Amino acid sequence: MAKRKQDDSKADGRVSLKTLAAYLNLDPTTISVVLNDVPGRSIPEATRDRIRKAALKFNYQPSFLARSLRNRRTMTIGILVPVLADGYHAEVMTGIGDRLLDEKYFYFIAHHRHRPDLIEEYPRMLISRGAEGLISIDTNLVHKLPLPVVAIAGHRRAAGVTNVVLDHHRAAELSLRHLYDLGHRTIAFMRGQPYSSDSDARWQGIVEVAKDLGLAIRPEMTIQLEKDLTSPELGYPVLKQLLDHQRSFTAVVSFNDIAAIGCIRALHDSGLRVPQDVSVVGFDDIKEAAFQTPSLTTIRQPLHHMGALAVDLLLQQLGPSETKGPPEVAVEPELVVRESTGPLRPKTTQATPSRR
Amino acid sequence: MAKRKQDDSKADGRVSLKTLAAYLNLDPTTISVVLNDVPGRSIPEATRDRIRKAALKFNYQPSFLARSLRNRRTMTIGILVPVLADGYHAEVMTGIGDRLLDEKYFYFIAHHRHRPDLIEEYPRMLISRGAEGLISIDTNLVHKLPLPVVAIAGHRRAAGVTNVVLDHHRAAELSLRHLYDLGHRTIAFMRGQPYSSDSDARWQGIVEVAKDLGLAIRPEMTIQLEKDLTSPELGYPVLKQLLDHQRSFTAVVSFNDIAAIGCIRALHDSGLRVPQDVSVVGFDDIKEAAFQTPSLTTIRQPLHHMGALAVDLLLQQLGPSETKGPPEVAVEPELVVRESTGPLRPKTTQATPSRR
DNA sequence: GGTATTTAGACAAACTATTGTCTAGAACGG
DNA sequence: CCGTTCTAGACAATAGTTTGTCTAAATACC
Repeated sequence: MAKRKQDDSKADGRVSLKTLAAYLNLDPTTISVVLNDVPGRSIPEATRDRIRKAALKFNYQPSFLARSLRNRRTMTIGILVPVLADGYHAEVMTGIGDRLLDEKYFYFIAHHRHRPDLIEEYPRMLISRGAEGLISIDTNLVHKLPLPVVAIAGHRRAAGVTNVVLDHHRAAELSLRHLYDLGHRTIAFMRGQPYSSDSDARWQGIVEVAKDLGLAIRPEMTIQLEKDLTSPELGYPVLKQLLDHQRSFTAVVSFNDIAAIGCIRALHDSGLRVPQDVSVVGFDDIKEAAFQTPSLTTIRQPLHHMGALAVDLLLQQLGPSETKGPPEVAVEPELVVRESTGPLRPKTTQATPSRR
Repeated sequence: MAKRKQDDSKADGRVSLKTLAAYLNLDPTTISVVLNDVPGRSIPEATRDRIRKAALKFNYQPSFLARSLRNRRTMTIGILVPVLADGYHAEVMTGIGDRLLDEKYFYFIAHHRHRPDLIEEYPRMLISRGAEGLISIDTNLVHKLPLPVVAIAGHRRAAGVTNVVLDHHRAAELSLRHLYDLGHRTIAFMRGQPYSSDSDARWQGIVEVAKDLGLAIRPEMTIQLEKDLTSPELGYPVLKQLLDHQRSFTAVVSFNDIAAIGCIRALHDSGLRVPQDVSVVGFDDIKEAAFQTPSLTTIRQPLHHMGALAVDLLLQQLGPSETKGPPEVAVEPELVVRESTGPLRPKTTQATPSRR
């Protein structure tokens, strides 16, 4: 008969507009209007003060859910990534996170481990969770999505998707020119896994530049990565296997740093010295690269910057202006010369006296 | 005069219960009831079918926001972490993410970079974003929070906080006993940064076990880390400096793997061989540990497991049962022997012939 | 003093989904 | 045939906020 839940069970802590309204003998509207500084409303300063004091006193926090529901803004974006524990991804995510938190956005992360069903499912879930936009890292989205998407290291051109990519031609130029200038002519190449979205572009760059420099890409000296690993184990066995058949190359262009570390270990275990016998160039410049023995010569990707850039490109499309993003934005690689590359030394004759 | 927005601008894609209701000539209630299989409602199978068909046809997805607002369940938890790009944290986060996504939860990550204002601010923001619980990694929360918290590698006992910690006494036992058995008696120790929440417990374990084994902890051979680095640069200069004054130790117990890598480099640069001259023990067993030259002997923390365990402990408290979590759960470390440790060799006399 | 204008807010609707209560009509029993 | 029970769903309220409209009272103007 009598209404239950009068105000006994109201002790759950949270203060809502209604709570405040009852306390102040005002309408919730008025309070909302004051706290949000809505222009064009005539509320005298005295009342405004009273409201602000009360809000402070009760530590009123508007409900994000209710507000988002009403305003259709969640200040949330979704991030799609293959794995979390990987130097490359983590560095990009740091760039994303830094910028996003600065802009008062929060983000959901979903990692799919290259499982097609999850790549299909997670974007939908992120959207239904209220993500206003998506950033995908090293992930090719399958469907067109009804919201802005920025893809880092994605290469599939799609309507509504902005790709943040490295200038892979330039990257190849930097690494091959470096080896070329050191005198290397017989080079082993490594091609990334088919599912890694950067693999093709990176390979394309190498093919083009090799041609320009007159360097041969020999199938029998080309390694095709297949395994889904984020440890140096990625590069170790494949190079070991290559060394069983081929020893005439004087340099290795690795797909990435983590594989390069494995390569160096493989060379070492096969009795070859880096860089005296074989030079190795990595790719990415992950944190570990500088602290290997020998430290790694590599092509640096501005990973942190790429993350921040992706955020900028995305937020631009979320504002009231409804700007469309460009289909592609390229960032520039940088050659970092360390210890794993050195000048070619005549192999057959050991006559040349050592410089040192 | 006439109502605007009749149904012209309704072309925004999203179908709501209301949309469906209008289409089916039913009340939104009925649809909700059917789609959620609410028991005790009499809706004939024919109608149910009609509803389910329509929902499928229009690809109806209930609004998470509205649902969460009503149900007071957001299926979201917040994660507080110092940095993203760090092997230790990333591995723990993978464990958390794996389990959380399995359980249909999503998570916000906020990284605070040890800034006290952010450590203060982010938990509040996460809560106001609807997080039902928090997991903090290597972060000591300042205030008591009005929701369940699980802290990984946090050590401050607090009401409502469950700590997932390593058994640091056991860890110290494993590493010191290992060195002891190899014959080492003069050991340099490294103590973690004051703000790192594991530092004290880890040190305490070492102090206790050293005493049990009769090993001295000499202040002049103790390094205190201060810098906030996640690269081997953390361990390099400090050990270099120690080597300038002290060379009598035969082993180093590093605070973590990343510093250990720096230590090995410092030893190497000072003309000392690892492990022939000095043995080095790391801590954590991050991915890189196995691929150093020499590979690292270390104390493995079950990082992935700790993340998953934290999720279990948290979700347990979120169910309808309202169980309180235990104040502390300990996990067991494991000794991983690799190449960076070896038996003590007499130093002063080089008489002993090399085994190889 | 009477009308026009401004002030200070209230009120209702909307965002979307869920829960509890209620009713019109059909079916049933005696 | 009349009263009871059951069926199939509608209706209202709720979660917490924001936006648009409206009104009673106060002030201003002539």
